[in-house]
Amino acid sequence: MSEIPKAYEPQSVEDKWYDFWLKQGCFTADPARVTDKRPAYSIVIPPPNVTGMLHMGHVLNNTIQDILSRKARMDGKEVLWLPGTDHAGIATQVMVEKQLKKEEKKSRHDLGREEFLQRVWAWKEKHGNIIINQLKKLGCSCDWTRERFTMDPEYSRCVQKVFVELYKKGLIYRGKRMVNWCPVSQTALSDEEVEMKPQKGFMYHFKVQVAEAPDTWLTIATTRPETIPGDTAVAVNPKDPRYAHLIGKHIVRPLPAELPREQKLIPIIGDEHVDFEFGTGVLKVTPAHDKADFEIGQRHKLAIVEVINADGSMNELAGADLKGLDRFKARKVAEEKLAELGALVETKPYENNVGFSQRADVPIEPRLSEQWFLKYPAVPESKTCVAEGRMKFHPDRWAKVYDHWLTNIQDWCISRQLWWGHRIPVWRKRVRLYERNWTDELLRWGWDDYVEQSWANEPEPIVIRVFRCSDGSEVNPKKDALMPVVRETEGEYDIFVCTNDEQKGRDFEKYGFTQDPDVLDTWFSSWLWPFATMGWPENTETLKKFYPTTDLVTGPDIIFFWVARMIMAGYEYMGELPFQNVYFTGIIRDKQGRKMSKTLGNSPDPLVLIAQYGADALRFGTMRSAPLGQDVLFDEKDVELGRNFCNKLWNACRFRQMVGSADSQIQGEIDSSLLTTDDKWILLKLNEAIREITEALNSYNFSVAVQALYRFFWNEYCDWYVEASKAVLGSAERGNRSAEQERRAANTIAVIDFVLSHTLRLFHPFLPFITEELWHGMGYATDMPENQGGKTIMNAPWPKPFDADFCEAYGLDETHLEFASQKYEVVTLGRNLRRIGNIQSGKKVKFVLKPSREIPAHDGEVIKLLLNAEALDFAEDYVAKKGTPTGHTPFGDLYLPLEGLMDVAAERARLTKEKEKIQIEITKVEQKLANPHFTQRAPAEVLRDHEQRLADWKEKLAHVKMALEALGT
RNA sequence: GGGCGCUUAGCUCAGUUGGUUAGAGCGACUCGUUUACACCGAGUAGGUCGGGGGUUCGAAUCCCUCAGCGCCCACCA
Repeated sequence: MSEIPKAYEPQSVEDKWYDFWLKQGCFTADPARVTDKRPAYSIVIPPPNVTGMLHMGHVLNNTIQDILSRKARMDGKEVLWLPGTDHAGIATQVMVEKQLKKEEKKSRHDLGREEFLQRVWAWKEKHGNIIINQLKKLGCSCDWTRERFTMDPEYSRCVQKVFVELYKKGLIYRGKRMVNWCPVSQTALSDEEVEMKPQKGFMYHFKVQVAEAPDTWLTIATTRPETIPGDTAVAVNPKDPRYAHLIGKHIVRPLPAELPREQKLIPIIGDEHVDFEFGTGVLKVTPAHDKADFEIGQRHKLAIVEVINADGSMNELAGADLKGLDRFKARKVAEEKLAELGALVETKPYENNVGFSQRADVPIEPRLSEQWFLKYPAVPESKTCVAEGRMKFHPDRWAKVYDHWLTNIQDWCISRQLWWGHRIPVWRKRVRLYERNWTDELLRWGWDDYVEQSWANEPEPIVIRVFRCSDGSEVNPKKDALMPVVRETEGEYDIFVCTNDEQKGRDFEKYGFTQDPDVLDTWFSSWLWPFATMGWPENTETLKKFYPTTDLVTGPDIIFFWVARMIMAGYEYMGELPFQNVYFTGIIRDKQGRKMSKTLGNSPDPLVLIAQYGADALRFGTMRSAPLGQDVLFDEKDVELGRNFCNKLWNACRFRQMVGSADSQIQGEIDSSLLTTDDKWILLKLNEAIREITEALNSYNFSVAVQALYRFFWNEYCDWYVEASKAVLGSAERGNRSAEQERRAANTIAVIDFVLSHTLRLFHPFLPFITEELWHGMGYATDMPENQGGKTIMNAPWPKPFDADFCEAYGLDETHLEFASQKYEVVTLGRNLRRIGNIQSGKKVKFVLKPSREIPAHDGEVIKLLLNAEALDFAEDYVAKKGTPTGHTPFGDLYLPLEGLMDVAAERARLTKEKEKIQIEITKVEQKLANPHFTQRAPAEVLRDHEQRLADWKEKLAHVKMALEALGT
């Protein structure tokens, strides 16, 4: 490291060390190495979408995981950070469909399922690695040998297995239900994928005639007049005196206009759900297109009339006027139609919450459709683990949010009408059966094998379910029956069989069964992530040693999607919690507090930032501004700060190389007899920093840790210690030092090496690249055993606070902190005097100190150097000329004698201001001490403090008064 | 409609169980190229801790209340 560049150049350094780490297998976790003395530490990455590009959210999230992983390695743990990607059903499919449309003007249906899926796989092969490589650029120390993808064959088998098991338990069922339908993606969504947004729209009031009482008209309020043709009742609250008497009568539905009156009669029903304060107190009921209305419909056995198609357009039942129109267009036309009919009473602007498809950003259409649902397994532990502290949330307020969701949990719609994903392992055949025993029927199909072997013998029975097609009801006598015996005389039935055995699936197809075309919700695979990535259901070594994982780092936006479900799956399948701690990051926003988005263009590309400032700088800047659990207002300035910081670190090491011996050998042991007060001070400060940073990391306060590092290194080490050390190092030209000076210089360098080698280790989790470069460049690696930092700083032990023996050996006790800070106080005062005297920073001047205590020669040298003074004279009986700038310090009075350069008026103003400040403080303390309530009730300690304070203030006041007098008139 | 969080210097935030003169970084301003670093150094200015009330010898800190901002949950047509 003889020719060290003046500024740190990250690019080549980063690639060099990342390659080194990979080649040396530094990130690879070995379960065999886990012992009592070497405990396991594990994290599974929240798998980014294969379609993904690294954004600032990833940077925040993965930097935290990397810090945790690297710190754990330095703590001597066997670390597994397990990476991978998520197939992200909708997002990926939509992306490939778009590309197909753009490049070949084809839809996925033009290609067919097989061909389309091949295209998606091809796309995945080509682009799926992008985000992985980006994570590598950031320095993530993931065990890439274990990289997983949620559609890997082994992973898919886990998903199928879980599905089949839940199916067997009866927790997965098929049902015709109201679901959240996205008309753009044309698939069902789970409740979690729906986002409520306030929408400006209109409230339409229209009137309808009561058929049995032609003079009576009811006014109905609605935001969706286009659904009127689907209305099959009008509901009022039975307790509502205005309308209760009309229950049982009918109204004439105005639309579709062309229908004869008798076909438009719908009943007035009474239902408690109707709020008579709201609107007009009369509710139109559209069971096919509204969740609440559907439930009313169920209660009153109303007909369900669908008027909207899957793509959001109106169908023929909506009437000639609306048919074929988009639902929003239809809304306007329906309004016009009502107006034409004279039914429209008024239209007024109205704002309400509308559910939006998170993915496609269009309003959800509540739609009745057949889907697969999961009733979550009842796992009591998942409810109690957080409340009872077995699993910790950071910050812990998320525990309440989690708990609330769990208590209001709804069944999960897990089927998606997509092609990209895990296909549902269920086959169906529609049959007509007459008085036939099911067993006979199946035997007739030649399924003897299954009947004889599989069905009769655990553990791989195939569950058969039979549903009546007319109403969808299940007709198995017992859910658990493997050999359902159903004797029905006629009707159509759907037989469902569920298996994760591919061979059996193919066999079913031979007998006319077809596999369900739908795929599973992506999250139905993600919720298995912590153990499916570790080889489950085999009881692998990895699983044995690394499950449950230690920490999970994720955004609070997926607490329900992912975290909560993983907890349930963890308990259900592993019988144990999936992770011990969950750290919820904040959301990254721009510096104005807006969410980052592509449309706003306020989302910086992390790779551009890395190219510009370096990965360490990006990590440092991000972590510095990310307090625990709060949103992060990102500002490129922070990355710049990170770069500056790396540069400071670089140059501090460069300084060490320049003052050290030419062969840049690291110095030997510290000789405690030669330690200066500055040496002791910085060692004590280092000790403080070690405590503080370790404590902050243990409590996940990353920004606190970074700020402590910043303060320690920049202020305490560079600004004070390094500058002070020049008094020893620069006392003579190098090579021209006396033997004594040489010994002292060598000892100072030994202290510098001690501090730097500790500092680099404290920085390593945050700044992996530059610390590795300097660790080797400074020669600290050669000093360590191979597996303790000799090979890489990654495995160097994390610094521990000094023990009592160490402190005693080096004479480190708190009194040195005070002495050195008093010395630095003299320096600060001296620098102030320079300003008062209008002395330019560069100019050498003479200072005089009237000492109030003995000041060792070394410390006098340091003060002189830090003041950039020509000389620092000690004079017990110094009498200053009038107008000499002066100030009082614990070391005595400091003077800056000069000739007529001082701005006397300015100095008088300064001193007067200070005097006033002191007097205010004295008054405050005196008043307090004069208050008998205070003196009687305050603890003795506090009382003593106040008395001491008063004495200190009075002394200061005396000195300021003297200084003012010395200024003359 | 419920629940949670936030409000401290121009900006972003610290401030432990109440107890010295409420801190830091950035920004602003002044001075400075003294061979580690101008991606730097030295220094200066800037706050009645959102408003009001209470508890206490003592409140940025605890309690009540009001206001503003943000997030989550909820079937008000």
